[in-house]
Amino acid sequence: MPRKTHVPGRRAYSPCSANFRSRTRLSAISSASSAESWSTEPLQGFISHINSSYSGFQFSTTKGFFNVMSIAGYSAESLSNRFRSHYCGLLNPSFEQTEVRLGGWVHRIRDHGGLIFIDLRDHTGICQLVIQPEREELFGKAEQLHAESVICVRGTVVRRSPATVNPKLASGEIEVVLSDISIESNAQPLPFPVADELPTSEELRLKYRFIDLRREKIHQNIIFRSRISGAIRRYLEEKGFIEIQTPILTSSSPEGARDFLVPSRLHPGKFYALPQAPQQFKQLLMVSGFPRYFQIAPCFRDEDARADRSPGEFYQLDMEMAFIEQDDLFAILEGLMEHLVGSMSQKRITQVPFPRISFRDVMNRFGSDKPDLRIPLEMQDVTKLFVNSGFKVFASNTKEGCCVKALVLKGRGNESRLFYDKAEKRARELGSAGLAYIQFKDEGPKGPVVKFMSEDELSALKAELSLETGDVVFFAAGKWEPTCKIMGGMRIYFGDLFELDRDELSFCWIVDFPMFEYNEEAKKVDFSHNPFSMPQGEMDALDTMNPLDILAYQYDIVCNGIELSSGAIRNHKPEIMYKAFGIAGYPKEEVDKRFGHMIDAFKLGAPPHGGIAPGLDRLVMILRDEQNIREVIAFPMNQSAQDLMMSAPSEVLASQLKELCLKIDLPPAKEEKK
RNA sequence: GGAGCUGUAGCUCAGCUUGGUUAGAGCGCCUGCCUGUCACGCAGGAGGUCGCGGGUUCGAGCCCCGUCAGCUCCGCCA
Repeated sequence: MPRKTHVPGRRAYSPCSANFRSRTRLSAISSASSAESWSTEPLQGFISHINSSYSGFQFSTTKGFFNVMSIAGYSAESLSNRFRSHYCGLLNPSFEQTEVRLGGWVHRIRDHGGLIFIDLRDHTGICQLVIQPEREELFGKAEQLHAESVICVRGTVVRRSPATVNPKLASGEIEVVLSDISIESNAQPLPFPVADELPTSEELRLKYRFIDLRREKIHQNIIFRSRISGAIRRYLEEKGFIEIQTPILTSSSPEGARDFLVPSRLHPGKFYALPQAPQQFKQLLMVSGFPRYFQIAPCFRDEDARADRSPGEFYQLDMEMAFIEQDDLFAILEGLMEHLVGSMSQKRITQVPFPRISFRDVMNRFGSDKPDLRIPLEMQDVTKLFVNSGFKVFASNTKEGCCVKALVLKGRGNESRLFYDKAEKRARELGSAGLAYIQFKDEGPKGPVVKFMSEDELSALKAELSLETGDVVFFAAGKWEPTCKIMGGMRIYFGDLFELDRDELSFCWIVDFPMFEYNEEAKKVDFSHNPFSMPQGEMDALDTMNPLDILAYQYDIVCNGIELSSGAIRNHKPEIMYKAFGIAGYPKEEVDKRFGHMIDAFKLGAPPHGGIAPGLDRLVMILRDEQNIREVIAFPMNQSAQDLMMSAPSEVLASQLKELCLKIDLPPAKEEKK
């Protein structure tokens, strides 16, 4: 494609500082993109109504026009046309006496009889419009307006008298005295208010999501999400990543979560599946020689919802890199997170590089593979103190595979009985048989298990755990992993006693996950995570070690108790793969049958590679302090995976089913109980 | 599949513990008044199958059973 010389658009900067800054930034981006995409074709229809008297630009190309439109979504760029010359929230005294055209939604109306105020809201904020008594012709129009009507107005920016300045509004030093109103859309009374951000039932919010999205908080969340996506793209492209889209219609795989299936018309009786993640595609892209891949990838899993798990679909920042080791990937992710947090939030990361904790350690210390490191509590192992104890409950759990765990709360040894009873109730909810504890009071140790312990054991405990008078220690004993998890649950329960810093982001890497685990039900060794992960020590480890002791290059990234992603350095060597599957009890033939296309690819020239896929929705949730994932998704489904606005899922026409050779065979309706 | 919480006016909620006049409040809506408000103010008005079904009772918004819906959790999430 021949490139023509770039002709810059006409510019007329306002002296207003805020607007000036944003336009300056915009012009740099626009120039760059226009230079890339210049074409000589004029776009007469679209361009003719773009009036450049206030805005900075006049565009003459399709691409230039749309590039800037997309940027205008979050910058202060003001497109000037018959509807609007300025944005409400950006007006300030520097526009005094300027004739402006504004378009937006009626946020509130205050009708004083002889004088009407309208708060007009657009994407940028609110400004106050005034209808003066001498403008009688406007009163009739204004009096019929409801909240949330869309109007376009003309008027003059005037400075408010000092007594009437509204410090709550960014535009509170000015108001716009109207000369004309045009009602584009007079709204009927709404099912719930936009201006008062009152709590509203989730059902209504979802059904009328387009109204809910007008509310400032969620509106800003969606803008923020867009900006995060943009920042991710710019950062990763600069680091040599290539954005590649992978199929949405693909094949079903029996592993993992349930698939969403899509019937095939051309192949009756066969189905596509929506991808649970582009896992295989991204590994194949490495085999294709792309050094670094990324995609903000939709992932579909037919699983039940949670507060941090949207049912059906979610987005991952999917990444994969060739010729890397675990540390290389960690450095890239740490750089990206540092960049995003630093440039887009007020939060700070506790420690960079992020701490790395082995799976064994994190379970022993925090009782979870997704610890909230902000909670200043850590479990301790006291198994060895009770090997010969007279307290059978503990002594019987000192053998191999079992443990006794202690959790100390400093200065909580003199709480009311209720405090300890509630803690025990919580422990039972978590699956514990009970919750032993010892209060170290002025008069000595107290608690239900003290009588089973010798003086020596109590003083050994005191020394081992550095206990002081006024402290309390809780115990759990049993098999290693469940016991750790129960105490981990208690650690979170007691975490409420501490005020956590909401602006702190305590990232960490959990590393050294075991490659295999023993499946008690099937009485065999199983993969504990992704079978495609590379075992640490590679073939040598598989040949010589006890399978249950082999670790994998498998890792999780965790922030404030939320798992953002798993990832792994992949196993790209077919012989190691066959060996690993063999240990898990899969013969070569079966591996070929189930994963043949992957293994074939790895036989045809595969580089070492690895990757990760942080959940974008969860990342945005954390950065925006949201407790529910729906708050960062424009059109989410409800808990039972229905779209209440679009009425999905829905029945389809019989003719559609017939074309797909499908018959509906519902289970019989439940018998009425008598 | 299981458990918990919630369901009363268009919206947000009170009333339910201890069944008993005509089921209330704020916001919104309608009518009228109001020239400096910014959650404007003032006066008046309309608006209810108390989620739905059954039961107990002389009588149920309230008690019991079932059911539906929303949320949260467990299971599930290679």
